[in-house]
Amino acid sequence: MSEVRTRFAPSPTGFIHVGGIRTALFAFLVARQSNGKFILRLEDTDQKREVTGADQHIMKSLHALGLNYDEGPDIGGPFGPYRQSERLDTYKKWALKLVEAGRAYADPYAPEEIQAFRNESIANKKPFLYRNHRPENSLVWDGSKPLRFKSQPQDYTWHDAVMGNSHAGAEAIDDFILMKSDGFPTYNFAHIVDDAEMQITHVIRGQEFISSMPNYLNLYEALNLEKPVFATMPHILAESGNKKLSKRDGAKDVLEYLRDGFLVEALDNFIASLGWNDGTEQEIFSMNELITKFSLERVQRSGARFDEKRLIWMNGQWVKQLSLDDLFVRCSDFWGENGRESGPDRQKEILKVVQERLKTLADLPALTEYFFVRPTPDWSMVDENKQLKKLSRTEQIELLKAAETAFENLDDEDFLDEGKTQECLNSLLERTKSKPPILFGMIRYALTWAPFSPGLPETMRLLGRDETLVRIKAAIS
RNA sequence: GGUCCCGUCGUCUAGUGGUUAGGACACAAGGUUUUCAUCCUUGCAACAGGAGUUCGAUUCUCCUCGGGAUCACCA
Repeated sequence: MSEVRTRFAPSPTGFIHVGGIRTALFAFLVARQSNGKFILRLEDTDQKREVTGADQHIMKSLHALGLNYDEGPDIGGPFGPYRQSERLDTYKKWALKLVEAGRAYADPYAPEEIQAFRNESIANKKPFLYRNHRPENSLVWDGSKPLRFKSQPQDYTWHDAVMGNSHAGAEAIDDFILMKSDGFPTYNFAHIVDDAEMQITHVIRGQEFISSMPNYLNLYEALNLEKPVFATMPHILAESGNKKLSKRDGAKDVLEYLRDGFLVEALDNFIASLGWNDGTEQEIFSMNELITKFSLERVQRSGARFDEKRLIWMNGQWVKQLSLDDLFVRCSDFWGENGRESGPDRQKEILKVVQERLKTLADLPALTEYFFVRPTPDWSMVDENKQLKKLSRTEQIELLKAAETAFENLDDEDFLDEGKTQECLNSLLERTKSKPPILFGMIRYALTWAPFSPGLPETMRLLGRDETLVRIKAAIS
């Protein structure tokens, strides 16, 4: 058995969204799990649609998600070049083979003429097939006209690693264009030639190509090429509606999720879980687990909806698993403007107490800025709290005054001892005859004015005696 | 319209010719952490519909319905 070789073959027409990344991820997993090779090939045969810089962006995205390829446009490899626009001679060579074998011919019609044929078919409610209009005497193909495949229509049954067995009738087969009049090949032709030349063993791609399979099979045979394993991925659906996820419908650049504070691990885990599971109840998979456990056969046949809430949950799971040092490194770009300035020791100290509360790294400023800068009181938070809203403002202030008195009896040293502050809070609870959610909730707001924060003793230790008292006083006045 | 694909809780999904149809997210209610978040427990909630095969269908077959993809000198 030869080495497994899979490829990801995007066209550089923009960024990659999660749908594209999932295809790449699965191809990557298939290669890695059998020590094979994962290849990046850029399908830039449509000059009109090409977007400058998109190739770099694609490569950056793959690396950012840990999907490092073994061969590609920037790193080369034994079967290069890996950019289709640089392989025109290859396509021409294969095209001429087909011409010589009588399996390709120049298309003599102008686009308008073909459109007229098509309109006629539509008017007669018949499917349009170019092959019904094959010219009788063929021109010599000089490259100025499109080159068409001379198909041999027949029924096909084929196996797809994900979809199982599929079947299509001869009417699905037509004389499609191999070479465009601009000298570039079409996707339909180029990908088959390249996959063969690059010795690709598994073609893993999106559902949009499935209806062309009969044509591809017909071409494989005309070219006398061995067929690879085919695997068709179902679509990922947008958050709302039933449309497939697309850039038009607001699909995000995958790099944007990284910028939004999602971890690579969580993103890969989540994307893999969209349409795949290992049959157990495991939800969290590391990349290594994905590599060993993934199988095309267990990929779902139906589309999966992108649910960001689930991604957020998964990210929180991953954040909690990180070591403090690792978390610290990953947070470097996410500190708020005051947190950024403080030193690594202080940052780590604070990270330690907020780690389990972080859902995404982007939550970091909201969760930590109050440690670095005095927050502005926002009484609406108190008024919206279901426990505290029952008290009058005067009663709320009374609680803070009691806390102020109690804290003043502690010294700087006591504040560093969470046991001491805890004790102080306990006796305060008795003295005020207040319930914990009320009293501690009130103090928490006065100290942080944040939606969530660590435990009071921890917060007070990090803030110190003076700052704690200043904030209580500020809330009272 | 032709061709092809798909159809289990709101969402991601497990599963089987006989199950109380399981898990996770979300949501709700309790509990722990004397607050919030985390965590734990519980609850809510699904086999698209109709025939057929069968002692028995969510599972197998057919039809219907629903959703999707594709019908380019785009990929």
